[in-house]
Amino acid sequence: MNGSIPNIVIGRLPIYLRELQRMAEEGRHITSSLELGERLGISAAQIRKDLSQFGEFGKQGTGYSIEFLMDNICKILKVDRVWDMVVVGAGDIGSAIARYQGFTNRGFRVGYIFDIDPKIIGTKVGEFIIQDFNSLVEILRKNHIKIGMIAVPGWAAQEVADRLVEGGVSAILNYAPINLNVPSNVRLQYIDPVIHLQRMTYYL
Amino acid sequence: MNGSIPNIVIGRLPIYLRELQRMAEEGRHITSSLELGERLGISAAQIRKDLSQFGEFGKQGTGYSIEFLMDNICKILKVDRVWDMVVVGAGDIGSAIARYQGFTNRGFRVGYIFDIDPKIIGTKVGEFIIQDFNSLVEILRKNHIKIGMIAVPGWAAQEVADRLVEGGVSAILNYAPINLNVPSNVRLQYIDPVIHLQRMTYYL
DNA sequence: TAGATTGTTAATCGATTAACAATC
DNA sequence: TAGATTGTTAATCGATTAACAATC
Repeated sequence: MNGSIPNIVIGRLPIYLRELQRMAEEGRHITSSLELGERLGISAAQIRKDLSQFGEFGKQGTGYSIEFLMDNICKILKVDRVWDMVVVGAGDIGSAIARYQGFTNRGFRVGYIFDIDPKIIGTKVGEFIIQDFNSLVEILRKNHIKIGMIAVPGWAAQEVADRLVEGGVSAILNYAPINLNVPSNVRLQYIDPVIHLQRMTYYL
Repeated sequence: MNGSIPNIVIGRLPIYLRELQRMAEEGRHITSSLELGERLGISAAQIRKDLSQFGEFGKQGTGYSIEFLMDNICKILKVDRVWDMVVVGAGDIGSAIARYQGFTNRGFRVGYIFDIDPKIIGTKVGEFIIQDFNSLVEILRKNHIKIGMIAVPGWAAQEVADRLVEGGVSAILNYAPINLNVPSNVRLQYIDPVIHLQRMTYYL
C-alpha cells in the first residue's frame, strides 16, 4: 500500500493503456517492457518501475499478458467502469466532443450537453438534446455526475467551472484557453491546441 | 547563448504567455514572479529561473513589464509571426479546428483543410474549401507549410503523418488517439481527451 | 533612502537509469 | 536446463526550491 504515487507516474499509465489496447487490437497477447518502451519511446526500466508501484503484473522470462495488464491498469485508473460526463458549450468544439466516438470502450460517455443560448436549447447535437445551462447544477446532482468538460469561450469558462463544482463535479477537462481556479479537491486538466503548438515552434 | 534549455522549461513558456496576455487584456502593465506564480499555481522561483534561461526581462524592486515580457516570450517561442497550418480530416474535430477562432493573435492560422472522402471534397467548412488529401504533399510544398494537425480516425493517422512529413512539415499536432512514428527532426504533440480524463479518474 | 523584487547560487528534492539477483 | 525478462536496489541525473546579494 502506498498513498503517494507520483503524479507523473499516473500520467503515463493512460499512455501505456492506450498502446496495450492497440496491441490487443492487433491480436497480440504478450508483450515486454522492452517492446512497449520501444513503441512509446520510453525506457523499459521506467515502465517496469512505474508498474511496480502498483503490484507485480509480469512474469520473469516471459513478460506481460497484455489482457491482464490492461485489466489491472484499468482498475488502477478506475476506468473499469463507465463515467458519465457533461459537456458545457454546444458550439463547434462542444458539439464535436459530444459526437466523439472515441470515448466508447475507454471508460467514458457523454450524458448531457448544455448551452446558454435560447436559440439552440432544445435542438439536437448528434443524439443529444441541448439542455439549458441554468439546469446544469440540478442535472449534475440528480445524476451524480462527477466529470465535466468546458467548451465555452474563455470569458465564460470560470463561471461554468464554478457551476460544475457547485453541482458536485470533481474532475474538469477545460477546452477554454484560460487558467481556471477550482477548489483543491477538484482535478483539472487543460486542452489548448495553441499551447501545444507553441511548444513546437520553439524548435522550428 | 545556450543550446540545451530543458524541454520542460519550453513547455511552461506558453502557459506564462497565455496568462500574461490575459493580464494585458485586463489592462495591467506590470506584474511580478510572485503574482504570476500565484495565478498559475507555480512557484515564483521557478518562473524567475525559467525566464533567466533566456535573458533578464525584469527590474529589481519593480517586477516585469507585461508587454515587454510577452514580446520576449513570443520571440523565444517564434510566435512573433503567423504560422500557416493544415488540418487533415474534415470530420467533426477537423471542422471544429478549422473554424476555431482561438488561433488568431496567438501565432497561428489554418490555411487548408483536407479530406479523402470524394463526397465532401470541394464543399465548404467555414470559409475553407475542403481539399483532396491526394494534393496534400503538393500544397504543403508549394506554400512551405511547416505545421500539420491530424484529425482523422486512428487507423488513418500514421499514413497522414507520413504524408505530412513528405510534404516538409516538421511539427504535428495529433488528435487521433494513437502513437505515431515520425523522424526525429519532426516535433510531435498529442491531444487525446481520454488520456486527460484517465489522469483524473485515478483520483476520484 | 527604504522597500521590493529580480537573477542566481547552492541545497534539496525527486525522477530516471543501470545493473542484477530472482525466477519463470 | 538455458535463455529471457521481471521487480528492485543503488547510483545517477535533472529539476525545484530556498536564500540572498544585487539593484531598481
